[in-house]
Amino acid sequence: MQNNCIINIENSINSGQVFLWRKNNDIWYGVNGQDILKISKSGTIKSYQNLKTDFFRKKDNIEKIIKSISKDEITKKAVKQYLGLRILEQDPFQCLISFIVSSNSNIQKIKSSLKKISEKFGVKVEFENQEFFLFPKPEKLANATVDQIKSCGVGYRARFIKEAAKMIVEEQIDFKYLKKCNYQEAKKEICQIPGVGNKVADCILLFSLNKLESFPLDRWMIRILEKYYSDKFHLETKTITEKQYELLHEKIVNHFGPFAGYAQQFLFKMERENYQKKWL
DNA sequence: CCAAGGCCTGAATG
DNA sequence: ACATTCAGGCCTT
Repeated sequence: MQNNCIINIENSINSGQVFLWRKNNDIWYGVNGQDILKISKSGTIKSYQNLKTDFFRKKDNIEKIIKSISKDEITKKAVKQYLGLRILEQDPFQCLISFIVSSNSNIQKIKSSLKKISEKFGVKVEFENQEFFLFPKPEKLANATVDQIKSCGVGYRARFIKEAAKMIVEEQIDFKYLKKCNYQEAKKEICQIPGVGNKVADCILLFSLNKLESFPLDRWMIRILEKYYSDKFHLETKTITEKQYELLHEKIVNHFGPFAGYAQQFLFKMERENYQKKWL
């Protein structure tokens, strides 16, 4: 079909969505929950568990989405520059833990912590003649001690990780349900998890729970809004309170529409590349 | 409802 | 060297 349909694997993986990925001889390998994915150069996915996954969300009508989010010159530019960037659909539990770990941190450290968590609590498997560690099951992290989790370099987030895992085990949080219900409801639910605030919640919703109107507002996105959108969404204060986050998100969805999360990803990617920030 | 301060850690900056 | 700052925030006061 059109250029729009071609998926750019590199841009998609290197956009701050996933952390446990590595490239070997032009082939990407990554941990996705209890599965390992191999993405060949052509974009073919091979799964360790032989599962069918729509990791690159081919179900999305990307042309329609791009049309829908292209509401201003900046977004049009970002979309054009990083055509092929996709929102990835990840394993929800791994995504939850990943973004709890991400708070007040940076990509390199998040990756290092998650790697240690997988190596310490996950099952070692061999796939394509390489060694991998699956992401730990919720039970494993729920039953670990806080100190054991701390040894992975996550600091004060260790107790959040344990509590979060416990809530999954005890089924206080049900990902299957959250995938089905609407954005507001799902967000309300996962914000009950310790270590999950507005930003982390929006990442989990966008990257693993199929909520494309999520628009994670981290420091970078705030900076981007101040830089390019000061007329549209002018920010009063430096610190974004819960109420302000909510109001801002409303304005953002008003502007970008129901696929605002895609706009966020393009803008984030563009600005981080502009500042030559490192990815994985 | 808002503002301020604390929190693990490691790389970057002074 | 060593101290301080800062990074994809969240929670408590």
